[in-house]
Amino acid sequence: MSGLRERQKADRHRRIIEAAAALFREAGYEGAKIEAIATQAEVSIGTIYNYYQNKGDILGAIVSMEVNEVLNAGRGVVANPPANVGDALDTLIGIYIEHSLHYLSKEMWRQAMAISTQLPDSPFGQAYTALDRALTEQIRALIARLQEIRLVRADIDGPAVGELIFNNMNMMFIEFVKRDEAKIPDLRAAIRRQNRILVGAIGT
Amino acid sequence: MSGLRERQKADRHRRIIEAAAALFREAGYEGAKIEAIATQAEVSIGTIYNYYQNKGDILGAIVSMEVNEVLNAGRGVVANPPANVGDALDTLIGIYIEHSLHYLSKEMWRQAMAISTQLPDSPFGQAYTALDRALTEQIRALIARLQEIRLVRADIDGPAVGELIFNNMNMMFIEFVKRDEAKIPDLRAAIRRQNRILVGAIGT
DNA sequence: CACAAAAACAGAATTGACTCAATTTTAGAA
DNA sequence: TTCTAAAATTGAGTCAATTCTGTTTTTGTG
Repeated sequence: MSGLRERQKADRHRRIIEAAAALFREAGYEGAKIEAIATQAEVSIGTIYNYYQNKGDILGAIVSMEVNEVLNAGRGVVANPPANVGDALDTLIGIYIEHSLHYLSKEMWRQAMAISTQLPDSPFGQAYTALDRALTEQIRALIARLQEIRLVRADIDGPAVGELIFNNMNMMFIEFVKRDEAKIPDLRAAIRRQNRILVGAIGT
Repeated sequence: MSGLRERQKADRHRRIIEAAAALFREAGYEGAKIEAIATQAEVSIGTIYNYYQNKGDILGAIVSMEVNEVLNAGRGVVANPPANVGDALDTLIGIYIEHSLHYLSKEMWRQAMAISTQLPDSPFGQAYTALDRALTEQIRALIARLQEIRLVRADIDGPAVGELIFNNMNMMFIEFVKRDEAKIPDLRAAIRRQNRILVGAIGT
């Protein structure tokens, strides 16, 4: 399964992603022309379209890497959460937010979000929805964990709370990436303030 | 101030919007070519771009009308809310959701949302953000009203609750328009389930 | 009523994402 | 090794949004 063809394919995938990531950062998503990506990756335009259905899917591949890293980092918190509800939520959400601008600029996030709503059935659109769902599930898992250790009341509708927290955080994050001057600490503080209401409602 | 030029301008605006609205509905946003809109509105392509910066702004004008109607309808609920917190929220949110597909198809909503995150500084992007804020303020006004009539505890952080409710609703609405088969009653039920947690936390 | 400046219009030209038919490369059978 | 079919690559061509430049219309003034 590791013939010449397979290796070349993997190599081209990597070269395209690397070229695109560099150009997206330098010139922005719109500014990064497919022709430039092709030249830098040393493939032809047609080859890019053989690997990715459209320009958005290239960005999608980068977003997926970022979010998967975030999900991984979040596992630790779910397994071993801080000993009170507010801190547990803040820690998990903090990981999401602090990680978010590692590989992706705000402009790249804006484009990624836009494409995912514009073309929800494209490969990237579906992948993005799946990532959102995975993040929701992780927050739900945290709530469930907190219920196990009696920090959250057992009679609380955990899945609904988890979704509510994710939706609010996600919307706040969308507004955050829409304003270039918005700062991470302010975003976190605003979300904490909102979550405080829920923490009061669900905590033991 | 009402010379020939002014009248012609207003008339052309109207014709462009009407042509665009019809074509967006018939052919979808992507399917409605600028050339076709120009022909149907009996102006040239150049004139369209004299009136609107880009295709998205035309859609934006239509979205603005829709949301402004919704805001208007919401005022009645805020002035005279049902006598319990859950119903009050459900009624206001119900108005938003039930109205939402009057003039705009899901596909048009998807495009509008996408453009507003993609180009937050374009005329439409800014207008859309302002509309979101107006909706948030209306929900906050409802909470404030409910605090006045003692249905919501006075020590609750009203603005934070309002934003939390709006953000959650908006995110649910985004997911709703992303799936063509999603149904309004299911959307409303899901939001009610989420709000129930908050209602428990803030009600007297 | 003429006329000059300002505003608006028209549509051909440009630009860039994406397609597709022709060509090249690879895998694997004989 | 040689040959053939399948897979992959290529880049010129297509299509539609947007720009640009010359032309026309409107306005206000003498």
